[in-house]
Amino acid sequence: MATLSEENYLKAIFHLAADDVVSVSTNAIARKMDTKASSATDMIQKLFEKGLIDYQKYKGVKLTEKGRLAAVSVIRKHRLWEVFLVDKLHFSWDEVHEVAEQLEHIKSKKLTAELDAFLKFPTEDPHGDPIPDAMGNMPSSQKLLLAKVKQSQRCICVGVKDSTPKFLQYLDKHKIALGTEITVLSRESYDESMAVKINNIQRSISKEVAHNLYVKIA
Amino acid sequence: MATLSEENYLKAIFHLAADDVVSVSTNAIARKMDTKASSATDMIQKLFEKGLIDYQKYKGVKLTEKGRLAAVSVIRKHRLWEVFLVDKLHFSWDEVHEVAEQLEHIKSKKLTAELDAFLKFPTEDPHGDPIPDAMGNMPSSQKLLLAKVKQSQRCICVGVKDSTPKFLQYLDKHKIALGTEITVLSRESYDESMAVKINNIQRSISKEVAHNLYVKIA
DNA sequence: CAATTTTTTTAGATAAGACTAAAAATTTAT
DNA sequence: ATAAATTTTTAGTCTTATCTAAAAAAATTG
Repeated sequence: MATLSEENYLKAIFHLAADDVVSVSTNAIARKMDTKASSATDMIQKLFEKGLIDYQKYKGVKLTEKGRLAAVSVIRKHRLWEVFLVDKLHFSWDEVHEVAEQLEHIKSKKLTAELDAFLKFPTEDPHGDPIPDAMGNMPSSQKLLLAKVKQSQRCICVGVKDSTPKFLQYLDKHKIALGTEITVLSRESYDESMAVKINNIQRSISKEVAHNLYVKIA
Repeated sequence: MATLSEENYLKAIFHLAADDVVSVSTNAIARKMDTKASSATDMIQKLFEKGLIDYQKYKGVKLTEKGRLAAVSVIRKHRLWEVFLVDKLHFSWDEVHEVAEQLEHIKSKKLTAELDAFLKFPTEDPHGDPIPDAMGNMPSSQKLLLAKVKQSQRCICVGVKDSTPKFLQYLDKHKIALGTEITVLSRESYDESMAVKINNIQRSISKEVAHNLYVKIA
């Protein structure tokens, strides 16, 4: 159905539209795909002709239902493979992305379904992101950024916004993993840092970190 | 390093050269790749420029050591994934090929190594073909075609030459699997069929089947 | 061994996906 | 509200891998 390149564009549009609710600009797509605006326009026209996006010149882009299903299918495979790599093949959570980027394009309904079963139907990937089901339904999580947590609340680390190796390695180094309990002791309005208790040790968390760590209230 | 298309050509050349010992013709490559001779010539020139094959106009093609390693690496991945699909994901041996054709191109040293370990370092794929090691060494098997087995010899089914779904399903239907013991009772020179005993039942095996089934002498 | 057939290569074209440069539309700012 | 800046699109080119048609080399055959 969709080529490798088309699948990557659809995924990019889906992720961009998840933050905004509205339509996605050509420049935003080009930035995300690390390519030129003219190349993005080319692909946009192709996706439009295939009925995968709604598009009007100069007005940006939205996924059609068909396009959304295609994007979510790729995301489902990506996240299932990440679980496989971490749970079965000893990958750490900062190593999985690059390989999952390749594996997500393998086309086989049976493979995806059997992998899902083999992994015992996981609902989240190693970064805490929800895994869409076979029908394309994405479980919504009630996660929020650590930066939004009020003083003296206890919460559990459930995911990351920034999943670059650098940030994931920072978390590993400071013994912050999925499931780690964090208690917010106080918030510093000057630099937006926060004092927290992690593993019974008191530490300070910078604005940058607090804005890239998802938690749920305990 | 090599593109997807280049990898497929290298694999084709490797398999063609395994039957012959000598150089592989342009037409043979084109036939195997289901493409035109002119396309094969184009790719041959590209592979030659990359140092993956030896080539002289009109004289056919041979893999260089570099090319052989690239081909064997793809074959190693293909066969490891086949083991994974059959052993872990409930695929039958006639379903694995198409998916393995995609998985074999995933590029990650760590993935291949960890998959190998996860599968407990298998030495054969589900069709009885040997799995090359990480150094590119292909274990040689002492298998031979059932058609070559002498009267009254006992042998064990260890692989297939034709691994199309049609043939594999034929074998399943007649309860012939890897490990099945076959005793050759007599050979019919008229149509080259043979009378055999399988699972204690006497049957007749056609020339076509006997030429596509590998066994080792018990 | 010369003629015919087959194989292989060359030449030129096409489609996908990307690029640069420039034009057109939109948005921002004065 | 007009000028300037930004965004988006168009036009034309490039690369990879393919194709058809035709030319060239090699192999086969009478």
